[in-house]
Amino acid sequence: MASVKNNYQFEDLLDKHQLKKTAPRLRVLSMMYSKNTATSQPDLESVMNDIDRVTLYRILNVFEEKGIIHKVFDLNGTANYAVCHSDCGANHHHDEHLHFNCTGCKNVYCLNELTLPAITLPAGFRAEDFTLYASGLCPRCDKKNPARA
Amino acid sequence: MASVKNNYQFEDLLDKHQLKKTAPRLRVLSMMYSKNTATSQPDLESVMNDIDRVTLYRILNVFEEKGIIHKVFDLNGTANYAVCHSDCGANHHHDEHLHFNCTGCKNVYCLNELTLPAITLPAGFRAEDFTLYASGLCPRCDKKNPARA
DNA sequence: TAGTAAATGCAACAATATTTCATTTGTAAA
DNA sequence: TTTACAAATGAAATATTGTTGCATTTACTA
Repeated sequence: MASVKNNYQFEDLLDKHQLKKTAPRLRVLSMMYSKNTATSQPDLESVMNDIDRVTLYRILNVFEEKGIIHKVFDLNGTANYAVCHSDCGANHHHDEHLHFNCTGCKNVYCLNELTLPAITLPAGFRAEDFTLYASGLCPRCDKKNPARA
Repeated sequence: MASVKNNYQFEDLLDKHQLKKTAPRLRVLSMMYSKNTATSQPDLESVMNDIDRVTLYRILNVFEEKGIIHKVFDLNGTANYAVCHSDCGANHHHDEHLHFNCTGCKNVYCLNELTLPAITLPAGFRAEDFTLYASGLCPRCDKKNPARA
């Protein structure tokens, strides 16, 4: 999970990427850093309902280009966005961690602390990036689940 | 890769799942079994251009429900469909294999022969399914690539 | 504080996902 | 074989999401 940051740090972050420090961007950053799950654009829209849909779309795009956030698709194929953890740079992400898709609350967790084991590909394939998806129940939903073993 | 099947086997397959043996369904089956990559709906549409878009949509949906095919999202979040390999049943898929997304030809390969190493999740998470995604160049595109190491 | 480039908001458009319903087709029973 | 029914198809229509163009506003630089 990303460390909590204050507003000055968000401004620095925008500065670092040569992005203007605008109110919508700061609000998106503060919202995303306060969560430990990825957020879908529809969700973002309903929380930030006074920010235009297109503005949000463009903010997410530019943040992704700069490597501030990354996009992850959930089981239904809807895009979710989460803050990048480590060494993501412009146009080059290293999301080699586990994305956990809870079938209960539908949240997507980025479990950065988990390192992928080495994978050997069939001959001829040259992989540059790996992402592991898991689905199941998150701790909170698992506790609520009466049928748990 | 799935073994090639003939039309009688496709009819049996539909029978087995209590689906009527209609021409569109048989054509979709025969097309998908003949490929070793996943196919996007737009691609399917252009090949099967006399089958209605909505019909195709519903065929894919019902095949997925029954566990005949499974859906996999490529790097752009577009759904691709591929025949299920092993023990997928109705509403329960076990796609614990590698999905390889070629950044060259954009094809999605289901590398069934590859078994995932065991993954230990953080405490509290209860996973039911794993899917590993890799992106890079497939053998064909890697050969064409002049910049290869 | 004025000038400029970037960012926003709005409108419009494109592509895709989904529902409704009349018609056709496959299948099981008469 | 024919009939009857349920299921599947195709066409139209709607909903949702992704994307672009442009006028206005805003943040930064000199």
